[in-house]
Amino acid sequence: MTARTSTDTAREIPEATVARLPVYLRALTTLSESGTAVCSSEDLAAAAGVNSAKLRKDLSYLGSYGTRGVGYDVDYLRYQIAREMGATRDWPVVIVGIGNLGHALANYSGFRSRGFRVVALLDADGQRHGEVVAGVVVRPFDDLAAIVHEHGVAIGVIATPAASAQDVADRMVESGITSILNFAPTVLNVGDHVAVSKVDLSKELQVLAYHEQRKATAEEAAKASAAQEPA
Amino acid sequence: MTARTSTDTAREIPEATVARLPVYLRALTTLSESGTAVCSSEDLAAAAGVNSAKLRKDLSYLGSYGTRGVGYDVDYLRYQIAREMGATRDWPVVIVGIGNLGHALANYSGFRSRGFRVVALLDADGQRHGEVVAGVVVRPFDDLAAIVHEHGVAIGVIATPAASAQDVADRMVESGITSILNFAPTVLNVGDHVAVSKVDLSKELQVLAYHEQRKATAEEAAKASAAQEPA
DNA sequence: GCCGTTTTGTTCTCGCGTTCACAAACTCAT
DNA sequence: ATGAGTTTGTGAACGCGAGAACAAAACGGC
Ligand SMILES: NC(=O)c1ccc[n+]([C@@H]2O[C@H](COP(=O)([O-])OP(=O)(O)OC[C@H]3O[C@@H](n4cnc5c(N)ncnc54)[C@H](O)[C@@H]3O)[C@@H](O)[C@H]2O)c1
Ligand SMILES: NC(=O)c1ccc[n+]([C@@H]2O[C@H](COP(=O)([O-])OP(=O)(O)OC[C@H]3O[C@@H](n4cnc5c(N)ncnc54)[C@H](O)[C@@H]3O)[C@@H](O)[C@H]2O)c1
Repeated sequence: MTARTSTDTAREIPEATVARLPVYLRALTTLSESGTAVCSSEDLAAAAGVNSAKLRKDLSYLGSYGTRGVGYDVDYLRYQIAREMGATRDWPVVIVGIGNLGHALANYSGFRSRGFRVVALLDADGQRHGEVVAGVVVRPFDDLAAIVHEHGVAIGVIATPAASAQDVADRMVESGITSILNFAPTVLNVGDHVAVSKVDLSKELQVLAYHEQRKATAEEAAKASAAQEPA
Repeated sequence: MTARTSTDTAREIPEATVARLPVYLRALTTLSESGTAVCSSEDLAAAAGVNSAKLRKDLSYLGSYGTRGVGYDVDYLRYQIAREMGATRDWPVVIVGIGNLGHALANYSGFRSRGFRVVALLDADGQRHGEVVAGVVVRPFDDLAAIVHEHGVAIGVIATPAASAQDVADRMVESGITSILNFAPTVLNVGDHVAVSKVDLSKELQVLAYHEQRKATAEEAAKASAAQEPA
């Protein structure tokens, strides 16, 4: 017998699909807020900016939550995706490095509304201690272990300069954090059991610049060859 | 005759490779600063956090800049990658939406050091006009077209709420911007000739939360099955 | 000048992800 | 009830990227 358990989270969902589920979630929320009760895969795909076949295949990994000939019940599907993603529960988060970026992150309401609760803001700089950002007080970095233990924090955010990032990551892992979102432009070395997600803003700009440059040189090449062989 | 032009930028570089070149660039800079003159693909791959075979293949798309039996000249390779990426020239950039995130971006020195020059900060809110952030004054959003024209801006950054993002993008495209970095959690509809890169911070956290959730349920399942069949 | 050593550049294979295309399943009108 | 019209869920084909493996090239010692 190969019957699934009641919670039914055993299936392997491809990584590429997991990365898109938050986008679908957001699109469904928008649709729901605009009063749409049911939508087709075509509609949702358009809202999420993907191919409808891809959307249907992605959703099929979660289960069969649509109705053929009709479409998907927006709220029902939204709940199913949220449950699968772990978005139905609250995730305590600590942010380390309350500089420019740390302030912005602490003030960002979008985290809260998606189930992430900032339980602590930590900084190594004593000057910053005691400052209140978005209702949370900045505390010494050394309080990390105690806070992680107290709140059962699994997710940590690093917004320190690159030079400190590896140290901070080590301390986070020591304290029991198993998922890290890293904004510092450094490769972090951590154990296999720790998940690291890196966001590199400069990288994104550099990729855009590359394509701009390519466009420019391509145009130039076209012009040159047009000038050379207008035979 | 299929001889290449002198600038030799005609080759198609895979998108996955382009996304890694900035990482190599950063790793090379770090190596150079630490006084390393020559490095092997193994060394550089370790610094960049990738497989050495992948690194060599990536570099091979740019040309043959290494020496067999020796390795790569750090500064030479760095220059070659920088040239290919368009990082040797200056890219004027405008940031629209000077709220929490916009402030952090404007203050970020990492953009400047990688060849991106913030030529203007724009906001629709009159209250913010005149404020000086990182030496640049915040101006009305309506100045966009004039600024783009004056400085030849190709790249725009959107840091407004999601509700305004599409409008801002439309105005950017109208003004002549052809590459957009979007921080608002919305899908932007733009013409094919415009490149859009989206950074979605909540998404990253949600993916981490998913894996945390999976780890938790997997452990539970293992415990349950261990309890059921300790035969 | 030749041989062993090192390390690059490239070829080959495999697996994942995307997309097409269609059968199955559902609704609605008659 | 039945058939026409929709829309989902999925099997199959395809293309791209990752990684292993190796041949070609450079260096150094003798
Ligand atoms: N500001 C941006 O928009 C932006 C954009 C892209 C990337 N980043 C990256 O994000 C990181 C932070 O950028 P920022 O502009 O906020 O820098 P910042 O200098 O304003 O802030 C860094 C903060 O980290 C604290 N810190 C330093 N070492 C620490 C340690 N060991 N433990 C705890 N706290 C420590 C500092 O006291 C400071 O408050 C950097 O790595 C930067 O490259 C920032
Ligand atoms: N703050 C963060 O750390 C963070 C994290 C992730 C995503 N984001 C996203 O980044 C965006 C900005 O976030 P924020 O926290 O800085 O918001 P914010 O409200 O602090 O700032 C938004 C700014 O945009 C301006 N604005 C609004 N409409 C505009 C328009 N049509 N033209 C020009 N300017 C306009 C507002 O006046 C305001 O100054 C949001 O979409 C948010 O979802 C922010």
